[in-house]
Amino acid sequence: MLTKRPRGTNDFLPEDTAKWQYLENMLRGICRQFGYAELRTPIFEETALFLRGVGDTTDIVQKEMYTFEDAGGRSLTLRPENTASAVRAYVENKLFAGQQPVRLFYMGPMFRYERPQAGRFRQFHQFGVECFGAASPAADAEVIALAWEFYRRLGLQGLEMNLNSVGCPNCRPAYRQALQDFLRPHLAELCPTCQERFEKNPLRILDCKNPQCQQFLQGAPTTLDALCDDCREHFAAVQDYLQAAAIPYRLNTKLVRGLDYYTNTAFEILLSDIGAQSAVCGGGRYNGLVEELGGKPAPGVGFALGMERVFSALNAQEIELPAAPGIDVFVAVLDKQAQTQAFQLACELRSQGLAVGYDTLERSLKAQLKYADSQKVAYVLLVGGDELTRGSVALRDMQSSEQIELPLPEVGAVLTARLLK
RNA sequence: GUGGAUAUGGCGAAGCGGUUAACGCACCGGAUUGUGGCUCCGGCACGCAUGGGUUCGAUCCCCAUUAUCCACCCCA
Repeated sequence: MLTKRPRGTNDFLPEDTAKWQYLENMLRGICRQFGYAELRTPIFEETALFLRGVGDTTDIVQKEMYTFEDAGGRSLTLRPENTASAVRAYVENKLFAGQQPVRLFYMGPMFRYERPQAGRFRQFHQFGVECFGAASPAADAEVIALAWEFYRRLGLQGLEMNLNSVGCPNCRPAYRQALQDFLRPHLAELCPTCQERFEKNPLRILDCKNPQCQQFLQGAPTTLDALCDDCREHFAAVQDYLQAAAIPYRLNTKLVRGLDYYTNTAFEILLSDIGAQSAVCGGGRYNGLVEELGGKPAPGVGFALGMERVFSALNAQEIELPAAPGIDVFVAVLDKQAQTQAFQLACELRSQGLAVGYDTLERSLKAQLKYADSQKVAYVLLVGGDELTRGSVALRDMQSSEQIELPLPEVGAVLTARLLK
């Protein structure tokens, strides 16, 4: 069907885009305050980047990627997330050679082939930040604080910050072993996916939703129990920072980012009232990722949040965003002979900085005024008739219905002065 | 990939196996040939997602397809 958009995609119409721009501007402002600058990467990348950067055991790679071959025979993939691209850009553009840390943010469309439902689309939009080159817990706290500040400004209620630490290559092997040992007696009783995870990625079993699996996890060792001294210290410091910033959180030992290059801090912000897809933000530290993607080892930490889910949340909590400003003045044409001069006046006023409406349908004066009224315009200029032969136009105040005659050369100045009030 | 629900004009929403498919909103035009918001009048469905079938006859019954919504999986 030619008039049907692809499944799982959305058209954002003017009334929507006004709200998007408002949020985007808010995010840009926060980023500026935190010292984060925008990074723009391609919408598609070499498929191999995501295989490595996202991880080939993830659902994203296994079943959700939009992969295609271009005319040159390259395998490309529409980005399912932006962290891998950011790391690639950091390495490729040698940002590691400059001043560290490198603080970046991005926003834009991501693509995942999934069945759409509330809060989930095939093309969706993420805002995210990545901080490269800083291993300190202050960097973890900084990105978390940035995300939190956004939700705070929006006035959203009931957000739940979940926090965990998944350790590092020093302490994780022992934990992994301990978890496997703990679960091994029940291996046959775990759900099929968890049985697969058992060898490849046992940490992922922790956040399995299957009640059966959860039952066998009762009393299982946690990553927090197994942290090495460095990781323990790091995690304690992150929490100190969060407390200092008055950011509430709860420890969730089941929260994992299952891949090897994720280290230390993992966090997720949940909101229950936006449907089953309740995660509005997720992130963490990935000290192994830069190296995994072929760069010199460098620490990194970041998060991504889903814009559509933010809108769902605003909607659920009936939080209204300010409407986009309309036009300042509407230029109405009284008679055909005045059309050209009216058009000229509209253009002149625009060049003076005013937002000017003008009828391009050659409708009756009545219809023009009706339209101006529907647009909630404060002033209408009536061009034509006797006034125009005298070199002036009528300025109508739509609120009070008062009308005055103004010489053409004075129109801009008078309007500007009135609109400033 | 699996399951459930739904599918009538721009939007919301009635409707019945059988003459012209309610109504509301929006939109367009008009109501002393230069003026809006209220009121009044008028206009506005290639015909009820698409394709089959049942029937003398279907928008209303059946099947398939597609789409949308929701849920599972998973994630933003």
